[in-house]
Amino acid sequence: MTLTGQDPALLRRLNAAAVLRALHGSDALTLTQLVNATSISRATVEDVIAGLQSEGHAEEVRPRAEDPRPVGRPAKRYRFRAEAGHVVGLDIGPNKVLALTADLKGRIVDTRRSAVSPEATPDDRLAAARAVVRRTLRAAGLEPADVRALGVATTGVVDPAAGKVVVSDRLPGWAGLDLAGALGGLCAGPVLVGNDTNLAALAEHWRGVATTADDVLCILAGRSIAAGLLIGGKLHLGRNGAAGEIGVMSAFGWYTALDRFYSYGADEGSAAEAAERVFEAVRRGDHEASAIVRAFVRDLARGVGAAVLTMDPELVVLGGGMSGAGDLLVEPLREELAELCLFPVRVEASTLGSESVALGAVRLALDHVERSLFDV
Amino acid sequence: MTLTGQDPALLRRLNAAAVLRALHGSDALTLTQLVNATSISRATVEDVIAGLQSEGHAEEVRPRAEDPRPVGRPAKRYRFRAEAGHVVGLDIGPNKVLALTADLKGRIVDTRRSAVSPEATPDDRLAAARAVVRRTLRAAGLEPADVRALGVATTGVVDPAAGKVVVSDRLPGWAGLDLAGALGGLCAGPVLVGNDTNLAALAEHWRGVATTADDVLCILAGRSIAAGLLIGGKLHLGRNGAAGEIGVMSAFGWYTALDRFYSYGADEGSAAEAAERVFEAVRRGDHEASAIVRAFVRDLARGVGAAVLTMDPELVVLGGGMSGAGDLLVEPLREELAELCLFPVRVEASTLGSESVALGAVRLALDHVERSLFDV
DNA sequence: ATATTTTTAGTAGGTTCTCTAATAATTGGC
DNA sequence: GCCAATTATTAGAGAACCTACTAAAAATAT
Repeated sequence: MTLTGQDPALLRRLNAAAVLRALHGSDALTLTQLVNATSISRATVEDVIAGLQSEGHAEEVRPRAEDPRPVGRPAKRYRFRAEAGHVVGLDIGPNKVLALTADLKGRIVDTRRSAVSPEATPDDRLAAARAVVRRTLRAAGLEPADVRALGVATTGVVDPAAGKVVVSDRLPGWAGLDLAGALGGLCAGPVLVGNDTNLAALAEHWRGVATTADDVLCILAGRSIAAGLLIGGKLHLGRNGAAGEIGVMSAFGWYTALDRFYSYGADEGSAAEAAERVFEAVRRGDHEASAIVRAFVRDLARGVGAAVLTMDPELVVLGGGMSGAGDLLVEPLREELAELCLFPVRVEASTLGSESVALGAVRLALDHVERSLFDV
Repeated sequence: MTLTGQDPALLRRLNAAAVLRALHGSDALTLTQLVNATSISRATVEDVIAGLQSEGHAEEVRPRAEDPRPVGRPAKRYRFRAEAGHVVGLDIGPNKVLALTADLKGRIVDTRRSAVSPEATPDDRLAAARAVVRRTLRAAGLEPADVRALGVATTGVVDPAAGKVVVSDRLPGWAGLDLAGALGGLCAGPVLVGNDTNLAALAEHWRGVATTADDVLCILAGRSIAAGLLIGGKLHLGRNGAAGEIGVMSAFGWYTALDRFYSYGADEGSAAEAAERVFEAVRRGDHEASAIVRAFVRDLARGVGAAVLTMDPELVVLGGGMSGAGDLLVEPLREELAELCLFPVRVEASTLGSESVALGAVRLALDHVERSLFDV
């Protein structure tokens, strides 16, 4: 029944959450600043703060001597104790395993990376993942008990409720894997599993180019092409967790779109490498390379256009291996989409780089922790 | 700052809303039933009910003599006063104007319809709309002041915040029209404008085949083809209010897909009529007609498939003029989609008929009213 | 050095709302 | 006519909020 005020203590929980949110959103605040920010009375804020202090969520900070002191009795200042807990974001990719440790304010305190062969067995890959998590905790000086949640990103379709991989065509033997179970003992908090494309979208909304947009289509173009959807600022997963898997649609020929890049120069290396060779050539003014890019963008736009028409997003973010090309892809894509759709749509290239997926995993973990801190 | 309990009275508002919700969701409830439903203490529920009664939102009902009486002191029964307010849902279509009047429980108390020529000027169409609203109010015995909100559905892209029509290729001179302004004086409450396809989706979720699903793609196939999206049970409009306008994509050839029906028999009448002739023939076992339907469904599935891959809905509802065909379209569409997409998706034909859009407009109006009744 | 001004800290009192617990009322069945 | 069951009604205690007041601490003016 949604929310029923059965208990006057509900007010206190509500107010404590509001005060904590205000503290969380800022560096350090005086009591009067908190009163203004929350529009709760001073007496109550005072009381709430005392409770938050004893719980370890807030802390009084002494004003530094170098700060300019205003007239009047000096105000006590309080800050959110971001070090009261940590989260780990883990990206299990085909070629690497990457773990980020962050405090409750989302500050990344450690980054660990470890190379994995694309042909590695699930057991080997999981072992590498576990090792990199243990190493980042050690480096950050943390115990497993300090970690409130572990966010995990992986390719393929996942079931977040079960913490399992449902479909995976990239990693051998990965489908059906119980990721949450396999990584369960590493940290005290729950293991939250997400799809890499979706989590990249989350990262873009958090610290990428999509901070101001709430309806975002986030394309991850690499070897395969998929999209993560943010609707109302929140991830939209879909019935099967397969929302945004537009690359599947053979009618668009996306699977072959990338092959165009191989037609330029040497037919070797990863798709990203082949693509980078072509972009390099375009920057040199090579006409053949330009034609290849144009043709690729036209293919891309047909699929992205269908998704754009479906959800009419505020912003399309181009991420993954292709995002390095920047305006070389963004500009023509924007034009093609304007042709296909009713309204022009903003298109931007991601600037987060190779850590975007792991960053999204951190955000996933933080979302969980913040819900418990700030809700009800 | 979301919700801060600045005042013990917040609890009362919260509890009053919870009690009213419980009352709204049922026919009549005793105090003890309310206590169980809301898990609020009896003393409080009693107090809350007294308040609701004096506001006119709740009413005590005497138990009817024919009801079997249990042992013990007879319980007082209360009910939601649905007649405390009404809403009107208005569908302004190319050929007709349809108005439904409903009470606060969504019970339709009157239906008025009026034919309009597809070539009518905006002024004529608006005059017909106003007339039909006035007539339904008179028939329901209501004053404009009794109407808490007026929901309006129309073709084309609309801006709900401004209450204006942005794009309309069906109704001459309709684009740019300030609908909310033009219909402002008719009722006391606000005028809420929505796209017909979207509102049909809302209706399906309310009283159609989509009551159990929260992520729904609702196709409205008539002369043009568009879809309404429900995400998390709520309408997704998109940045420009154009979400679901997949019919625009010329690559799919949807604009011509309907022409197939004209190729069978006489080349006359509306698309819906031509289609009905073909379906009739299919039911008689005509092979040529079956082939036409199959080809049509294949075109349809390409476009719907793109939308399904994008949002991965729980259910696809086939509505509009084509929904009468029922399984003749649904069954093959389901099969085609299963081929194109990663996961099979539920497909159902709408059963709401020609009033679905107006019903959605009622729902839009009720959503507004219920927010004010049940929230905070 | 002292008084003034400014700003914040801390305290007290009253109100609202909640819950629990005990008592009173009303009905059907024996 | 009494008993059991169920609900209505009343009373009292606790938690949390707000406003208003007094006390304290620092910078600044005299």
